[in-house]
Amino acid sequence: MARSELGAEAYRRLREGIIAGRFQPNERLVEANLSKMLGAGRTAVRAALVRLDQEGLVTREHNRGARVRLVSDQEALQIEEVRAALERLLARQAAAKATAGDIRELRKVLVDMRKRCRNGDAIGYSELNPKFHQLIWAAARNPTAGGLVGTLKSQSLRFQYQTMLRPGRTLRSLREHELIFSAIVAHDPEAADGAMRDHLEEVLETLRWAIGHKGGTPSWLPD
Amino acid sequence: MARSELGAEAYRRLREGIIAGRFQPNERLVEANLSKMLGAGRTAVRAALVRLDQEGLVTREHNRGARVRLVSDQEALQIEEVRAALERLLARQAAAKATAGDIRELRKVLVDMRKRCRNGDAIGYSELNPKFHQLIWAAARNPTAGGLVGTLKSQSLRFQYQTMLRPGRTLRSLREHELIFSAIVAHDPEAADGAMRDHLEEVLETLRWAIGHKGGTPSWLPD
DNA sequence: TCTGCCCGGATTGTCGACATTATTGAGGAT
DNA sequence: ATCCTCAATAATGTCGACAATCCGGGCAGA
Repeated sequence: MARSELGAEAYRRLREGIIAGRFQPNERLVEANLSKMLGAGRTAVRAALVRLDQEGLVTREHNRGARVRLVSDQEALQIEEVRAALERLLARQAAAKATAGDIRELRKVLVDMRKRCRNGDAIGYSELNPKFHQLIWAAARNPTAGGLVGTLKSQSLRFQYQTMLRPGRTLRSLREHELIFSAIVAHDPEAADGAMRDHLEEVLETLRWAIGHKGGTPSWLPD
Repeated sequence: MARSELGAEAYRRLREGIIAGRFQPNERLVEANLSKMLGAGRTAVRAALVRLDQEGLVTREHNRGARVRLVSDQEALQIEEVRAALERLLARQAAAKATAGDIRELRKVLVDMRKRCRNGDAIGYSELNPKFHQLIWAAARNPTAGGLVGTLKSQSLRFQYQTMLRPGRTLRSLREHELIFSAIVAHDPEAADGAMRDHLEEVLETLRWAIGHKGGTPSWLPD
């Protein structure tokens, strides 16, 4: 029966709703409302909120309920810095452990990226971007680091929705991805580390700039 | 009344019990038992278990309850690798942002470490070790990364209890700590990064060796 | 003896109700 | 008009009970 996964279902739906932006940042998440909305008991909703709190997607204050976590600019920068450090590690390990299958998958995504970049399809390109990185995480075979970057990414996903593609940036991004790919193919961990560092340093620099001159919404680049 | 923090209290006590090793790895954590043991209702225990699951201290299977998570050698290695990457980032940021007060605190711990090292008090030295690192985390002013290394450390703490001080290693460890400290004092992020890398690479190498020749309990060095 | 089925105990998943606590707004005193 | 008190309201924290599920032992049949 569906009851066997009611709690997990509530968690998934709530999480998805938050990430998709269906709840405003700092919006109160009243357990009774969510209970009716999700069709699950208050206990299940509560458990979901606890999990999401540990994940950093909501904040809970004692006797004051839960709200959608609002990540400040500073926090967003910290998150990206951590994510960069972890992705460097993952790139390094991917270069060391990647199998022929991993490389084949990566190549497939990369040729798609090339195609869309050539066609000027910046949106399609940025949609392919996470796929590429996820393949690297998979190739690294380090679930610990992989899970962490996953949660970090979900925390900062709200920002990515206001992504702005700077003209010409997408071509450079493609070059950077190709460098990372080359290093992994060559099984050269050091080179993969460096390439990923350069790639993400670009993003970080832009984000730092956007925060410094914080003019309204911090719009930044895709990885 | 104490009831206002009963859930948090249950969580803390349970967590502390697991970290301290009062529960065997892979031991079943029956909610009813813990409920009586901790004097809290089953709901609170449940919430605590959910949090600990997200933290990686226990594993929960649907309809099969919770157990103390057993971290395999491989996972322990992965955890340490991730921790190393994060500590490098924190050392770098600490070097960039450390205040005079931060440095004073660090120096205080370091002179204590020198003293105990000179007296051959290896145990006292290894007790001071976490303090040193925690001060670096504080100086970096990056709660995101700081929290993560905290949870990672708690996951691998079980191993640290079986810590073995290799003779002569403690002196070298002291040297490495002094290098890190120097870099932070000089506000040289690059040097701090490198010093922390060298410091933790030592630990990682030893751990890899211990796992490769896994003779019984993997005993390894303190950071 | 071995295999497969079934049943009973044990444990988790879920729910609604009650106690506790924060918040809000009205009303009165200065 | 401003501030304080305090009661009404809304939401959370907590609990015990019931249903669903899993695990192990016993039993029939080959």
